[in-house]
Amino acid sequence: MADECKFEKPRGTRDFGPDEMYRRRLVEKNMRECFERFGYREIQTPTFENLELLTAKSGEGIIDELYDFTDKGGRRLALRPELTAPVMRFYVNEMQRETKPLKLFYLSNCFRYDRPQKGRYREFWQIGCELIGPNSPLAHSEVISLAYEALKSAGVQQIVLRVGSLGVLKPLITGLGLDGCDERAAMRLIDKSEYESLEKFLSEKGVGAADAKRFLATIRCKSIPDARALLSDSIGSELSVAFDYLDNVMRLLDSFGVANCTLDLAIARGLEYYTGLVFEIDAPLLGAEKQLCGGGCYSLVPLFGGLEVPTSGFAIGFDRTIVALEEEEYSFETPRSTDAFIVPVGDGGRLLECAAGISATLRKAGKRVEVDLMARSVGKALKYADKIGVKKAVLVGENELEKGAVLVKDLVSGEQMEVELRRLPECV
RNA sequence: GCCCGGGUAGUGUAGCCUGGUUAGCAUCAGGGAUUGUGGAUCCCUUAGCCCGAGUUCAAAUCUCGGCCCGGGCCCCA
Repeated sequence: MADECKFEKPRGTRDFGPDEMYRRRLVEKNMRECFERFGYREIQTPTFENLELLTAKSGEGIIDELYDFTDKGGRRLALRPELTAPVMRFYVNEMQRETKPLKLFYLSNCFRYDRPQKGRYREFWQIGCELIGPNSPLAHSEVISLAYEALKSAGVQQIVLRVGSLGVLKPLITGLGLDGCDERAAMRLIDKSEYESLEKFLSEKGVGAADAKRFLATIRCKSIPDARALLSDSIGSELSVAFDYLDNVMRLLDSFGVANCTLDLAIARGLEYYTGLVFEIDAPLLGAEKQLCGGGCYSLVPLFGGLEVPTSGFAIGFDRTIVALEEEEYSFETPRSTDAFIVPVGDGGRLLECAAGISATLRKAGKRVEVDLMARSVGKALKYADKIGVKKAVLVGENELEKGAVLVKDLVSGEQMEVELRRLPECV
């Protein structure tokens, strides 16, 4: 290299080479088709939005993790860090009167100013959906089964689905009698499954030992009857309704064919706008960054000035899905190779023009065709064609051209035959 | 933002601890042996110590800072 390259890609971004791009497109295709099987239609929103849209739901604190900037007109903008808020904005702007259910999905890049790790980048892709209108166990269990099936369609084998309910968790926490700030701190510990710290925390905040113990036992229950039994004497109607709802969802999930679904009342999703059902899907193989998907029921539309409407959805980390597939040594199908490799035998006369013309004719016939662009010798050209997996080589030489023909060599069998130019499309 | 490990041709690596030959090997790429016939073999060529400062007669090697990558935290909409 005479000159050293002076530029590197920005931290946390990636270049995708041909092999990797092929794999990503393949996985994209499999997942897109899954969303379409459930009746969802793809949409796209702008890469950047007004900053206030993105801070409206989570406060100014998230600016630290946003790529924000001011444009030449003085507008405060930011690259989107996720897609739920932009999609809801789109809905409020233009789709409120669409027939329901409105089923939308997306696959787009997002940006967060985070410390990069494996499966965690500053530019990353999310595939996900939003369901607008319906509000029922059937609708919500179908959303969860779509998340599960999308990952299965991608080819991921080992995934763990956990379903919880803020309709259950929130009243339970309220029952502890903490103030708002302490509730949030408790939620954080719950979400991280740090039960020892949580127990200590509750004790410090004056929660009675018996109440704390029962709370901890409840959120760790693996079945709804167990949880109900623990709470039997204190279960209010609000909690009871939430449990019934969750129970319905889990039974319907079973009917939708979702295996390995476990109850996890400790899912808090660290997010203010979730309202009821919540769920997460992990790939245990992935270590620290193992969460592939998160979602649930939420409320953003009123915040953006729209008419109240039930909304639910989820987002799958597309890059992590790829990492999971690689960890599982998923065998990606190999790209279809070139049908014909055209070798001008020398460069005399009109050989190059003939080779170009032949390639055009074959491409019009739908063939994948390459012409030797390196002016290789016949021997080198055949060697190269064999290496890249071409099935047929077409040798364009003067001797045959005089008869209006070329030589077609089958690189697998080694057989070679003379073919008239007009019959060539049938022979490759 | 914090802690730990790493960075040598395009790719994978040896060398570093214990400073001192022309930085070795494999693979890939291009060419040739073979100017009209591939898969083998042989030969040739291109190409590297992440960046900067310091210590030293001498730094890939030791020290410090930066950048980037990986593992773990914080966070994770």
